[in-house]
Parts: sequence; C-alpha cells; structure tokens
Amino acid sequence: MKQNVKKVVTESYLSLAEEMGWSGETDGAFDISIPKDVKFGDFSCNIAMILASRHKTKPRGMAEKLSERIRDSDLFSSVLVAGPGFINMTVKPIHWVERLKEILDADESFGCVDTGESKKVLVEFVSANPTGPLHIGHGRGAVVGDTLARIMRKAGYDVHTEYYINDVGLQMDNLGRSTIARCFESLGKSFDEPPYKGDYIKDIARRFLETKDADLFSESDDKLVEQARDFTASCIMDDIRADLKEFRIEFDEWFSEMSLHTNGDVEKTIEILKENNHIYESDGALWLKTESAGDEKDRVVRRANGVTTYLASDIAYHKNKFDRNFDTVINVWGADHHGYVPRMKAVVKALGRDPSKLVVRLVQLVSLKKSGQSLSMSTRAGVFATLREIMDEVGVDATRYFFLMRSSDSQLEFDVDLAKKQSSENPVFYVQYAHARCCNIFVTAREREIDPAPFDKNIDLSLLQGKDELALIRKLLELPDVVESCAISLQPHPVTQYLTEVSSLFHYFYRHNRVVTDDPALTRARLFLTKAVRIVLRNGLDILGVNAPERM
RNA sequence: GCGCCCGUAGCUCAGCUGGAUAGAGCAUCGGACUUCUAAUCCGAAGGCCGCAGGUUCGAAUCCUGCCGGGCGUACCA
Repeated sequence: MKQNVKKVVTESYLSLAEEMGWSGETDGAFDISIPKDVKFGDFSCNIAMILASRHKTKPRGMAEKLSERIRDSDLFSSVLVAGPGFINMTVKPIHWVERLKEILDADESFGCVDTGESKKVLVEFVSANPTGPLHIGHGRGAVVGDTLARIMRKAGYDVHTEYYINDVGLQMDNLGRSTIARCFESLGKSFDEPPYKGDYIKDIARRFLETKDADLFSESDDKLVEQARDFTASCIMDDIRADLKEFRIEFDEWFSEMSLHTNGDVEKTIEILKENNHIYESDGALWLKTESAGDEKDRVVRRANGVTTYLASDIAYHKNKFDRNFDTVINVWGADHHGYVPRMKAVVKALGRDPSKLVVRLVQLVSLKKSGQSLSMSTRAGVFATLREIMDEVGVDATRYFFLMRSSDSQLEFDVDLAKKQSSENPVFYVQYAHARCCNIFVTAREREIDPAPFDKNIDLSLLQGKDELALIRKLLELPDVVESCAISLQPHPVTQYLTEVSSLFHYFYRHNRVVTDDPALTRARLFLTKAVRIVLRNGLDILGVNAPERM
C-alpha cells in the first residue's frame, strides 16, 4: 500500500514540477510514513518540507498545491495539509479491504519481497569452538543468524549458511590434554591439571578409554594428544550439531578449518599475500600489514616456530568465501570479538576485495534472570547456562522468541520465569494463542456447517469496514514492509514486535466482534479476515522459526 | 589510555537513515466471563529520553564534549 501511495505522491509532484518549471526528480528524498496518531490519517508525507527549500517556496504552500493533485487519485478519502507541511492521506476503506485478497492469494508466500534480487549472500554464524557445549550466548547468536537467513530468503536473497569449525590450534591441543588428564584420573594415575575443567570432559574421557587399549598410553605424547583431541572434538561437535538441530537450526555447510590446512590453502594464501607485499618478516615471524588499513597494529600470521596463527586460517577462509562470489558476506559474531572487525576488514582489503562486502553483525551478551536473581554469564567463574539447559527448561519456541525480542546491539536479559509462563504475560504465548484462536474459529464454523469453502469471489468484503477491522487489516498488510526493513537493517527483532501488534489487534477485534454469527454474508467476510490473520501470524512465526500451534 | 555497544516508565527494552501529544511487555491498582478459548479484553497510574552545548522550520534520533555501565584491546581461538 505504501508503494501505491508513494507512486501517487511522486506523480503529483512531477506534474506540479512540470507546471511550475521546476527541474529535477524527487530523488526519493522523502518519506511516506505511518503516523502514530490515527487522526493524521493512514499515511503522512513530508515531501513538501524536504523539497520546498530547493524551489525557494514555503512548505505549507507547496503542500497545499500538491494535495490538490493528490486528491485527484481515487485512492484517498481525504488529503489534508497539517502542521508545518505534512500531507496526511486517508485511504478509502474499500481499498484496504480489497487487499485482503492478496494475503489469501499469496498464502504462504505473503510477506515475501524481492529486494534481494537473488543476490548471493553468505551468512556464517555460531562457529563456536568445539571445546565445550554451546552456552546461551552462542544460542542467541545462533538464532539471530538463523533468523537473519530466513528473513533474507523471504526478501529474495539467495542465502547460503555456514558454520566454521575451529578444529585446529593450541586450544584444540589443550582440549586433547584435558581428556587425557581425565583418563589418567579415572585410572587412578597422577595427572596434570586439565586446561578445560568441565564435567563433560570426564564423560568423553570415559568413552575415549573404552575405544582404546590400556597400552595406548605407551604411545608418544604427541600422537596421544592428537588422538584425544580429534576424539574429543568430534564428540563435542556431535553434541553441538544435535543441540542446534533441536533448536531448529540447520546449516548448508559445516566448514572445517582443518581442511584449509590439509588442502594447502593457508600456505597458498600466505604466499599470495607475500608476493603482493602485504606480508613481511620480523623477529622471525610473518606479519600481515593490517595497521595501514585501519587496524591497531600489524598481526602475526606465522610464528617464528613455523606454526600459523588463527588469523592465517581466517584469511584463507575469507579468501575462500570471496572466491565463491558472494555479493555479501555476513559474519554473525559475539560482541566480545568486536576488536577483530578492523583486522578482518584489513584482510579483505589485502585480498584485493571490497571490504564493504564483508558485514559483521555483532550480537551482545546474554544474562539470565531467574527467581528474581540476575546471573551474568562468566566462563571464568564457571557460571554459564548451556543452550541445552535453557531449551529443556523453557522450550524451543520461547527460547528462540526471547532471543529475538531485543536488538542485537543491546545486551539481553533472559527472563526465565516469564519465558516459562503459559499465559498472555508471555509474549510468545500471546502470539501463538492468537494463531490458535484463529484456527479454532474455523473449527466452530465447521461445526455449525458453515460453507466449508467460503473464500470465493462472492464474498462481500465491504462488510469489513468497521474500525477494529480496518486497524487489523492495515497492520496485516505491513508484513512485507517489515520483512524488507529487517533484511536491510540485518536486525530480526522488529518481527517479534510486529507479531505482538498483530496479535493485540486481533484479540481486541475478537473480543468485540463475533466472527461466526447468524448473518451468513458477514460471517463469510469475517472468516475471510480471520484467515488472513492466521496467514500473517503463521508466516511471521515461521520467519522466527517458532511453531504456530492450531490448538493450545 | 584507545576502540565498540549501551544509558528512554519501578524492572526489561522498542523507537535512533531527524517529524506532529515518546511506546510495548512485566510489575502495581481498578473493572469485564449465559457468547467463536477470560491462555482474552477494557481502564488507571507511571518520563528533565544520562548531563551540557551545537546543527535547523523541527532533535530521544545527527555532531562535539563530559558522566555512568558492559565488552574488548595476544605470536588464544
């Protein structure tokens, strides 16, 4: 609808400009907005205030002239100039109501837009080290990344999702040593303090022992560490995959850091950067020039002992990403990695690629609120809730929804008690209940043997012009705008807000109007509306990866 | 020190590509069930939008400087 309005305004402006001898287009430099207050109509436009100075005229006067032309359109029931020069437009109710058909026709694809123009986008997220179970911080990043991918698919992008497995490096060796230490411990032998102290290592150590003969421990230390490392990492990755699957997150690809070493990509990439004079040697180590591209200092890619750093792998990984010709490469990172952003931008530049095509979406930390107490996550203090624990306690739907309610830029306090409530105080139940209500209305209609196929062309939609109905309809038609704006801003949280608004308007409508009545024509029209509400709620919840139950 | 994020109702947070009287949920208080689910709805109360300047027709929103909180500042990943 907004597009239609914008078109009318633009055409009116161009016709006025021609008459007045003004040059230039509108440049799209004005907004059609939905006013907060209904008394300002359905749409408001600031074009006169934006463009008046350009033509050395007064906003108010220009708005008056424009509104005369806009009034020629059949779309509006009223066009008024207000305040400093706003043009407030009210669309004829019948035009709103008629558009319900679009929702029913589009059905599952209602909400889809084509802003993405099939551009190829890579979304890399989670990518947690396989050194322990996912915690709720990872969980937030996981849902944000996953939902972003879902939104961008709806917005017409060609999306590829990926999990980068950091299965190489010092930390991984430490992981192997931790398992070995627990093995020795369970065999009653003396052991070194394990770098990773979590209980999950004990369990893995037990399984590791089962697969090995006791004489394994006569093997060389290096070989043993390697075996323990790979075994442990693979156990933990299995758990991570299982957790994510249950959390309704699937990846197109699980990308192993190790593979970049075994296929020689890391060395090859270093050679290329050396040849291009981006890498130099100092103190026996190889350094990448990142400072000149905005980083705080240059960074080591290969230590004096010949071992490459994490950054070296990441360079090769990002070269690989860009070689796959994505139009945009999105990385979803925990905010504790924000210092890494300039470095990565510098890497992309050194690779001869456009740094603006790398977009890093930072997701702030999560804390838990439980029984009135606030618990911040701290790995050091050993206080952290795993994703599995929270999923088991509050359920997947509420966990996902709560992770998506806030802007990624804000730290999130997860209210466990609220998330567990099965009542309208809980936003996710509020929305799901609205959906279930829609479904139940159809159950009632069937029970009363009302025309089972009411959605034919004979429905008199003009019966839906009540205030409650129009407010609801206007809101329903916003879904595509919400999808588009979320895809552009790379923020999923407005969807939750939108769904709350739709639900609220529907509950209100439901409470004050009966859908199934003795009036067949009205019943059919309202069933039509109810169907549209159901589609919007279901599609919206689907974007979030949250179930839309038919009964509750 | 430097960098990033945050500072809005009692609490948790939206709103930030500038727009008209600043919103939601929770908590508090008061109402509404012979009706398609009261798992709902209606109403009340609650605010120097951290502080101070600047930009302009207009600033919670943009700029500058402070103050407060979180995170980060590795040849770890």
